[in-house]
Amino acid sequence: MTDRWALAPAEDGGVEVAALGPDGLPAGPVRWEADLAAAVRGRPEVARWVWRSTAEVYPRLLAAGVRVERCYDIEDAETLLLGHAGRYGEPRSAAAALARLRGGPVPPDPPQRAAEPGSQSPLFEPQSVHLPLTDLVEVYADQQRRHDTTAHPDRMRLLTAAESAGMLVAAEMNRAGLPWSAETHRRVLHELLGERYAGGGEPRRLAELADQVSEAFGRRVRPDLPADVIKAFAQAGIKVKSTRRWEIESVDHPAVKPLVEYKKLYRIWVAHGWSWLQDWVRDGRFRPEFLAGGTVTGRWVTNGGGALQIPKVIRRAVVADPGWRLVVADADQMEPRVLAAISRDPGLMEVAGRETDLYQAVSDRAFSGDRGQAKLAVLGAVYGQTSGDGLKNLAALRRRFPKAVAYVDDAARAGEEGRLVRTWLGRTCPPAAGAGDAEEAGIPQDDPVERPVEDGWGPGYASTNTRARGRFARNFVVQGSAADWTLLLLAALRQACARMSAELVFFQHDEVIVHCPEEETEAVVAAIGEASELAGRLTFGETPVRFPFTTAVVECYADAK
DNA sequence: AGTTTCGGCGCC
DNA sequence: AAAGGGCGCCGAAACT
Repeated sequence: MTDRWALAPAEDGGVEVAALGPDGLPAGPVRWEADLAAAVRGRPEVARWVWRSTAEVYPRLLAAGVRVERCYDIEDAETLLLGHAGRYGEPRSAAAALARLRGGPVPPDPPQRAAEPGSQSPLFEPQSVHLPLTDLVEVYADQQRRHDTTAHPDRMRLLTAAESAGMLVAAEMNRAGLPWSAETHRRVLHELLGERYAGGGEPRRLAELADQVSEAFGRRVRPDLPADVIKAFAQAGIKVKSTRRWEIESVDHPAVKPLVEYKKLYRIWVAHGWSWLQDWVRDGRFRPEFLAGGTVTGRWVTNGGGALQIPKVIRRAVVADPGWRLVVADADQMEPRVLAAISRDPGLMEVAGRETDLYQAVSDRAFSGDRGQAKLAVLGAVYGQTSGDGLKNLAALRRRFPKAVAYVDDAARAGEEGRLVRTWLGRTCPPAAGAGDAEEAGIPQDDPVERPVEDGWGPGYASTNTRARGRFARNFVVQGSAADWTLLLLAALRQACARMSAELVFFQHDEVIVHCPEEETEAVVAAIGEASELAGRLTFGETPVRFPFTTAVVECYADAK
């Protein structure tokens, strides 16, 4: 057996490697070699590298020009397996897993570092959690057995493999960076904000708008200070609770227009302005750090530069290299299609089995052709909307697609009752009570005192936070299963790109960008379709549900929509 | 002075 | 009466 090998960087700068047998333990001697990259490059026959942490190892390999086909990230798998067992808050390092296995004291996880501009930070400090290879594979072999004890072992194995693949994608995207024209960015900033003044103060346009706000109030008001703005409105006889745009816009006062404009531009200035450009763009690329599986739902996060929140106007600066193109691919109505696949609702599967607009088809069946109402209803069901037209629309949706609505209702009830909720592949939502990580991860906790409530769901005893947990769980099964599917999609697309010059440069929940030579765009578009088909089949098994993409071949990201 | 939380808003 | 999920980022405010 030479298909699986384990690898462990040694403290002396070398690396330990060993072929693994069927039981996950070394099938032969553990060898020490001086050069990590050479050890991997010299073994092209290895189908999967087993290592502690992709973030520790793979950037070093990529820096040496070495790519791997597949890997297995032990600490990521530990996180998923602990979660599946309902032990969400326990330390997830390989050292902790080994200690649990051997019954020793379990070390806490090392703290994570915040991202700094221009530097890439591994998830764990590598040196503080080093394990020799023989210890590491002991954890690995145990994890293989633990997969078998899960509700769906095949799915769980697919999940850990898929997320490891996601980590390879993330590391490669971090290395590639997103093509970025600093010159275009500066031009956009100048058009929106006007000239910069010496000393780093507000640019001209913001200063003008601040003056207009002050003039409207009849005194000096700083529009970037909510407390100041609220006070100024109060003095004008208008009570506002906050300075949120939707609240301010309902007020009739001459300060509103310049204030709203100020806030919009201020946001661009502080979050994506000249200092952002200075911090995050080097050599024509924006280099955030993508982190696969950074959230409990499995969605990715980024560290640095707000890469998942690039404002539409700033996307003008994302420009392909000369002779190259951006293939921008957006999954159409991903969440309702995923709901169809996981709930097996016959009506919704039928609708999601076509590649045409899903919301239109839903509205034809349940909302007399009103697409907007249909979309609100579907999203309301997924997000747990409880007010306004949501309840009325939800009733119509429930009549026509009962299994789909029941699926998210069941998840919500499980969440409220503190039971575990899982995605299709087995990623598990932290329970509300007892898990130290749950609160830290943003899961609403129990209120000290539960109080009775009456609402559209009938009378009952449920705290605000209990309800919030229900909504969280409701959304979790859909958003998380969608994340399961996108991992398989990315893995397939990555392999296709590797057969060309194409590079994956951006991923945002349901949207990918591939940067490739002009002559490869057709092949990339085809590869996206094939990857989607494969991901759907691998993730959900035999299902009529289709996952179509809208693709655009452009030189500039802003032209994609 | 340094660190954490808040308010607001960007994206999906 | 209010009642939508997930994130990151910034400066200011609030804390130690």
